[in-house]
Amino acid sequence: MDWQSDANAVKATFAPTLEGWYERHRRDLPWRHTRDPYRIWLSEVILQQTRVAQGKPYYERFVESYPTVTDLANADERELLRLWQGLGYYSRARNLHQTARYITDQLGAEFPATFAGLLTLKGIGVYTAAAVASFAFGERVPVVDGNVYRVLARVFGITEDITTTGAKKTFAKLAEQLIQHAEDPATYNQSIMEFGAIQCTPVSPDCLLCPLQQSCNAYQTGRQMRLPVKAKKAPVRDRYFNYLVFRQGDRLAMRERTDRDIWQNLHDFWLIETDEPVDALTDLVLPEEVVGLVSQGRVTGGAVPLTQLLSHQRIRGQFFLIDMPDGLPVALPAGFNWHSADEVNRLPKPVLITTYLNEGLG
DNA sequence: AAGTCGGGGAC
DNA sequence: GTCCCAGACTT
Repeated sequence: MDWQSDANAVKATFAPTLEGWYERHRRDLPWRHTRDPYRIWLSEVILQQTRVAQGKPYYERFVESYPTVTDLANADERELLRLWQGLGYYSRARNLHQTARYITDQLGAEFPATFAGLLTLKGIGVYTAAAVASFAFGERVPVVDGNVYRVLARVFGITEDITTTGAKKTFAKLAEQLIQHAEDPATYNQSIMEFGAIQCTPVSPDCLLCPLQQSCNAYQTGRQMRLPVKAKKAPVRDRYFNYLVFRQGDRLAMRERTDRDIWQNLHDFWLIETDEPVDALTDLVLPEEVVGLVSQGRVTGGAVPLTQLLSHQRIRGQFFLIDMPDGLPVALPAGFNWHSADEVNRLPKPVLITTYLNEGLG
């Protein structure tokens, strides 16, 4: 059997296997006792980026307080938000209310009965539209949530980074193929998410008792823990840039940045970078090259703090202005030059420096 | 494509 | 501490 037909064989048995697994392992959850699109929609919105255990009591309280979409539409906004309190992502609650009013007022309290129709509603994206369309109306459209990414990446050995647009298309296309083999779309969608939540978990999946063990690419290649691939978003690093701004008349001491770092070829001042914030000039350890300059000069004003946010760094700038005596020439460290105000204007500079020149410089 | 929105549980 | 959760929306 060649690779192509082998992969197709796995695809064909995937949905029935999960549907069988689901029958034996499904949890008894309140939203699984209804096909009311309102209650299913409510549960899906509550469960967006939220664990079942956390969302369940909220769902029960909402159903109790607002049994129908019209009840929700007529709800007091503040009372609704109070019920939502502690769930996070509060725009979900506001969109919920807005959409309930829209359905009640504009659609005669009837939910759109198709994936495409549901997708037009505020707060309903691709996942939730698929969930409601399949669970409430039986439409054969696949849900693709965090569980599905994980299960599919492992079983089919997909190594694409799931945070990219290309990967999302890959998974959506595969999910679309897989659901064609399902006996019941709603049950299949429930089963793959339940499977991801209970069996094919992010850490220490239960591969030894897994019905897909034989056909799972990740298990067969020992890569369960490596899949799915998900790019870590680079943490925002704090950097403290303490600038000594030497001024003589209208001239400023600047240099071109040439290090392998941000702002290459742009011009800035004498920089002392620290790992921690510094309040005063006296807290800075001055390098030998500038000790003499600082002692000759006069510190003007206090520290000027300015922050610039970059993609992966937060630059906390702190500017200390030091006026040098007029008349006699002042020698600068290597790489630095005196620049007149006009020259400074024309030099390419980081936004942080320009902001300081415009707003912070006395 | 990247940023923003949250609280909580598992490790 | 990190990661992730039945994602959607804005820029």
